[in-house]
Order: sequence, then C-alpha cells, then structure tokens
Amino acid sequence: MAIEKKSDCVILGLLSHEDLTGYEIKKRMDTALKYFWGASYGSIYPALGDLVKRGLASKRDGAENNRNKIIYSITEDGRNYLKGWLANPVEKDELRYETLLKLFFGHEAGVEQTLAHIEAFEEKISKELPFLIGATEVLKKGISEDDTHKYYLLTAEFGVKTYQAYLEWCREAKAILKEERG
Amino acid sequence: MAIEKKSDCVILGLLSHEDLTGYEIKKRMDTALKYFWGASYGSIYPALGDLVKRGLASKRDGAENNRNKIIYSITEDGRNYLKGWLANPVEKDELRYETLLKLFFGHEAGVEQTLAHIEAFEEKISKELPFLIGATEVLKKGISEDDTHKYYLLTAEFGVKTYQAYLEWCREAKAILKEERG
DNA sequence: CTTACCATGTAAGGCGTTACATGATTCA
DNA sequence: TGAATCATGTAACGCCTTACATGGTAAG
Repeated sequence: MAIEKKSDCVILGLLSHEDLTGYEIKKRMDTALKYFWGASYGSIYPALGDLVKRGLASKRDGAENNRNKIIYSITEDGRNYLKGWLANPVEKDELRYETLLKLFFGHEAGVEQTLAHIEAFEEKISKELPFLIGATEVLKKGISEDDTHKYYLLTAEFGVKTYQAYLEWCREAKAILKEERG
Repeated sequence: MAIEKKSDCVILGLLSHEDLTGYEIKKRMDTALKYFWGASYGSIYPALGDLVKRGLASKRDGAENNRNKIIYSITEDGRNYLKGWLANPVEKDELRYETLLKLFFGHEAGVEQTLAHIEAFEEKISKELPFLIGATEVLKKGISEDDTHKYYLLTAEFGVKTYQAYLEWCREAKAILKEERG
C-alpha cells in the first residue's frame, strides 16, 4: 500500500481534466482549489519532473512565439495511479484556523481584541462568499454540458454552506462576547 | 516583527491557563484543540525545551513516587510574548480536506465511489458532532464560574455550527450526485 | 515605458511527523 | 499478568514554503 503523495495526486487530478503547464496548474490551485488545497511553485515543478520520471505524466514542448512553455499530460499509468488513490478511503481532513486558536486563548487578550479577530474573520468570509456563490451559479448552468461540472459543484457548494455557517457563527460569537459587557 | 512560530504560541497559550507537563499539553491538543489544531510529541518536547532556553517558560521537577514528570509554567516574558502574538492580526486560516479533493476529481472515479466518500465523511462528522454539542453544554453551564470558558465556548460553537453545515451539505451533495441516475 | 502577467525553475531552510527507545503505574 | 495510560525524549526523513534567479509578452 504505497501511501500516495498528495501533491502528486492533485497534479494528476488536474491533468486528468486537461493538459496543463506548471504555471496553469498553480493557477488552478489558486482559484478552483484554493478553498481546500494549495501548493507553491516550489512543490509543483519538482513534482512534475518526478511524475514524468515515473511515467505517470509526459511532457511536450508547447513554446509559442518566443515564449518558453512545457505542456504536461497524464499517461495511462498516471490515470490508473489516480484512480487507485481515488478508490482508497480519505486519510485526513485537516482544518488549521489560527483565528480559533486566538479565540481559544482570548482570556489573555481580552474581549476587545477577541472581537476584532472575529470581525476580521467575518469580513474576509463576507468578501469571499459572493465569489463562491457566483461559481455555483455558473456551474449549475453548465452541469449538463460537462460531466466534470457536477463534481466541481459539490466542492463549491461545500464552500457556500460552510461560509454561510461561518457568518452565522460570527454573529453568535459576537453576541456571546458582548453579553456581559453592557 | 519576529514572525512567531505557531507551535510556540499554542503551548504558551495552554500554559497561560495552567501549568502542564508535555504529556498533558499533547492531551489538550488531542481533545480541546483537535478540531482546529494539532501537534505531535516530536514537536512539543523540543518546543518546550526551546521555550525554556528563551526564558518564555520555566520548568520544575514534578516527579511523584517514582514517576518521571516535568511541569512547565509560563514566565512573565512568555505571557508578554503570547499577548504580542494575540494582538497581531491572524495570518492564516487553512483548510485541507482530502475529501473535497477526491470529490473534485470525482469524474475519474465515478458516482458510486464519490458517494462513498461523502457517506464516509458524513459518518465521521455525525459521530463527532454529539461530543461537540456536549462540550458546548458543559461550557455554557460553567460560563459564569470561569472567564476562560466563554472563550472555549466560542470555538466549540464554531465546531457545532460548521459540523451541522457539513451534514446539511452531505444531504445536498448526495442529491446532486443521484439526480441523473435514475 | 512600465506594470502586470506568463513562464520555469533552484536552493536553503524550516517545520513537523513517524518511528523508535525506554520505563513506571494503574486497573481489571 | 497484561493492557492501557502516564511520561519523556531523539533521529531520520519528508515535505513544503520562501526567496531568489531569469526572461519574454501584452496592454495601457
């Protein structure tokens, strides 16, 4: 049971949808995947090289004009590797919210500072939620055209539902903190 | 602007509540903090040694009977360090859900396997939610006794609200996947 | 002409987990 | 007497981020 490296799997997953350059992979990470995954160039490019070495991806020259460009594709072995990983149960879902850490130790900081952290969180979430909602709307319209859209929609809906819950929690959390003050 | 190492801050935060051994710190991580933070012995013990070296914590012998035991306390410098970190804005809230990754690439795995991932997620969350609800109830009762409880409650409520949203999402996600099947 | 974006990659270093190593005590 | 829990720590290794290094193109 080789424990698959996650970064390999994400890259292969993206390549299973379409051929991509390393740069484009990073862009996908920063847009479609950013709510539940991330990776830097420093991990993407070495991983791509490694994937090619292992025969799970192939590369070809995609230079246009004078622009340097390498396009990666998934191979059949790569697709099987991806399917193998997908078939295994999920190993780890992890949430690391520094905001919650600061709230947990809020006794030391006091009510005002803790409220400020909640408000900052609230603002960040409020700003991002419309984009998630927009994404779900686009995906819902295109759902019959492309089968992959259905799966993207699942993750976007997850974002919407949790962000809405976050905002509800913010209201409640502020109320709890303000209760004894006035 | 020294960027504080988070693991130092968590440990100092826990020590700001009470004196603890390394073992007890790990226990707190695995219970009260586990929904939004984590750490292993391999990071806790070295961090404790480091904190003592830097004068942010102190240690004393707490051996009982024949049992080896070292009890750590936060120093005044440590408390100031903690306060400094608490006063700074949150740098990063991060969610890494392998479940969502597998859903995003669900096209490759198919509806049945994807449903199985959702159901596994649903079961895990369903099992944990009662503990979170129990925690909030205990904390609500004790809220007037101990000021720290109010802050713990904030994080527990976050867990309850998000887990409830997760379960709602599971129902919806299953419906989306089942829609076109028949 | 200059800013933003496209595009690839490396090196150093940090951070943290896993596995290992050891040993006492408590409870059934 | 055996399992679970208490208790501390190290070493190897893996993985990833940050910062650096470089250069072309498109748009305003």
